[in-house]
Amino acid sequence: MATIKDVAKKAGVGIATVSRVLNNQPRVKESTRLKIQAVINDLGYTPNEIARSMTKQRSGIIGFVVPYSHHIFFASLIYHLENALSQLNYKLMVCNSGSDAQKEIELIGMLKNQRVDGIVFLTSNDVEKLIPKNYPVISFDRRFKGIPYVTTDNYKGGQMAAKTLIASGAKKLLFIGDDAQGELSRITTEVSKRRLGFVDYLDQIGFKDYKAIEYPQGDLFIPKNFIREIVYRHLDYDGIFAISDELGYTLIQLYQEMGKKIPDDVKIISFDGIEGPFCNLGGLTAIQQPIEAIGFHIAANMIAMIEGDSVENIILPVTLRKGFSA
Amino acid sequence: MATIKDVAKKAGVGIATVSRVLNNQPRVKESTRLKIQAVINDLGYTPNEIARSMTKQRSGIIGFVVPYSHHIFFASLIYHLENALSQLNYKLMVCNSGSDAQKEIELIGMLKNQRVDGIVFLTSNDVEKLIPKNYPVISFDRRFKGIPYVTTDNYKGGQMAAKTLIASGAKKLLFIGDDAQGELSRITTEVSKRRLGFVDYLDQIGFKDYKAIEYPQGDLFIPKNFIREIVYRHLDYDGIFAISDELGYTLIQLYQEMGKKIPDDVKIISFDGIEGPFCNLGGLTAIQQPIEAIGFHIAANMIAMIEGDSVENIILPVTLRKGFSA
DNA sequence: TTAACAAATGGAAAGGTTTACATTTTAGCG
DNA sequence: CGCTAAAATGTAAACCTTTCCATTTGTTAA
Repeated sequence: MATIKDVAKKAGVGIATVSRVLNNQPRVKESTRLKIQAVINDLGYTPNEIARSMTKQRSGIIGFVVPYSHHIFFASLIYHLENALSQLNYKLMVCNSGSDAQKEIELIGMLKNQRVDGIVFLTSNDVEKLIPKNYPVISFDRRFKGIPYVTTDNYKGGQMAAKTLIASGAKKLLFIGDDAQGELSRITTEVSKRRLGFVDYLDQIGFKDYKAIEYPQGDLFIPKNFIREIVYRHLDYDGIFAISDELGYTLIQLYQEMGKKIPDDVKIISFDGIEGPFCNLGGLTAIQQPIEAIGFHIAANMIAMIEGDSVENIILPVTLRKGFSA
Repeated sequence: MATIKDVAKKAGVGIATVSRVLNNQPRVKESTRLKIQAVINDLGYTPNEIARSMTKQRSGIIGFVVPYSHHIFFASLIYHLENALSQLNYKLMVCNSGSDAQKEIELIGMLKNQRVDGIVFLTSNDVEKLIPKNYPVISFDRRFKGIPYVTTDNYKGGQMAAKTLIASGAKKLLFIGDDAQGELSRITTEVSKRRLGFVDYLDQIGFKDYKAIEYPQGDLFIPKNFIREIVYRHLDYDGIFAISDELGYTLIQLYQEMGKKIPDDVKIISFDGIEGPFCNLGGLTAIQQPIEAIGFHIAANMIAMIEGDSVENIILPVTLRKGFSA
């Protein structure tokens, strides 16, 4: 491929002048500019971004470590993050950790070697030790000390879920969520606040007849038989708060299999409220996370950090998406 | 950050020797190796992949241009592709085109500038002109002249769909798919072969009572009102072949709203058969694409091309996933 | 002991940019 | 017309590796 040297030689100018033209800098005579541009077109020259990264000490790439990129929530987040970054001329490198601690560590190392300008992560490990001081990093869904985060108001969402179920007439409430394991169990994750908000709200208003149960979380996928078991054991409950859309849809299916009518017999509300191709098919009632906004704010804060600005943590509001199920 | 020079200086050796240690090359005395490794740990040195890319003329990155990365099929494909690439020490850069012709062109240009080692695309434009000769490129779901592709046997899938609906007792068959527009309408895309296979099979066996209709395809999302309209106009049809899982689920929902029983009143079969968190909730009967294998073969062929080997086009088999709906 | 050869190591160029600084050209003005 | 300042342009270093080639060190056998 043609290099800037080839262009300079063919145009009969120095490489600095070509560089100025490429970067739209002033201090180039109009006639020279035109001549150089002509040669550029002629040669089909395009600048080598790797060499640019080399001198600029910037790659223009943001790394994103995620457990499973095809999990519908993450897929949606990745899409919106990529869109937001793309508009700011940044690129996204997506990495799947499979929730594997070792892989997470390797990925962070790989991204550092790759000299990505920043890393967004969503990890089950304490990765903060791996991050050099002052490296632009944003955490989502979990708060590390000293690392800026962007998240949603999971606690408030839990409260809203309780309120909504009661308003729609449920008398006996059940929270079903996944159980944090391993290192995660030591700390309060954002996701676990969904349960806290739910429970706290009910306690506050003196609502006694509720229960919160958790199923073992291996990966992000729903262990359907486990859920079925839970459902059968709680047939008298008529208001269910599912920790995610996936679980919500699974529940709907299970209850329908049993001939229960939703929302007449059982009211169901879930968390995430993802829109898009698949996910609003059932029109589930849900506490909705503003995914597009999350992506936007992660991108904006990340760029700000790269530019050396200090950033605030962001907690985005959730909203109630009214569907048929509660 | 520390550089190889810092390591060399501190270890009292030349940079070439450090480089040999880094790359596990022979010709280094064991004692020197140990000394250098100690300094590397000491300094927390990690090699700069950008500089490596510079000399190696290889970035180790594969670009993937996709219409919408959160479309469930693509999300799944991205996941498996990333996994496959990751095992081969390659990284993935995902780019959304939003099916926008202009954006597609820009993205291909961007990826070329980024000097990605190869590009996978799934585009609605004739992008082959943009690709330099001998640039490693793989097309998915569409066959360009001179560009290797990896795809599934959509035609066969269409035939299987017809066969399956008939076997399950349907008497009046309907294909519903999206209508290729713009540049795409000129050519035969892989997806459009689903209809061809369906229709050809029915013609071959002399089955007369069928119809194939298409709805306008703006983006990848389902225009639900349009589909509802179609359903109301074809209430006498009892066997539906939906071009995608999304459409399949939408149909199930619409029929259920109308009180029709599936599969007693209407049999439905869809294409894709995606597994995972969301997508097998309904247990839809579907012609299933082997997404993991697709990801694997794209990765394998891509690497082969990068290494200079010639590759064969690949058409992967589809299978019938038996669900409740047909 | 030393020649001959193998092993270990270092120096320097190359990869393609950007940019600080130096130099040349141009323009304006007396 | 010549001087000065401004504009335009060019040179070379720097970014961090890898790798070719040259050099040094070590080993073995005569």
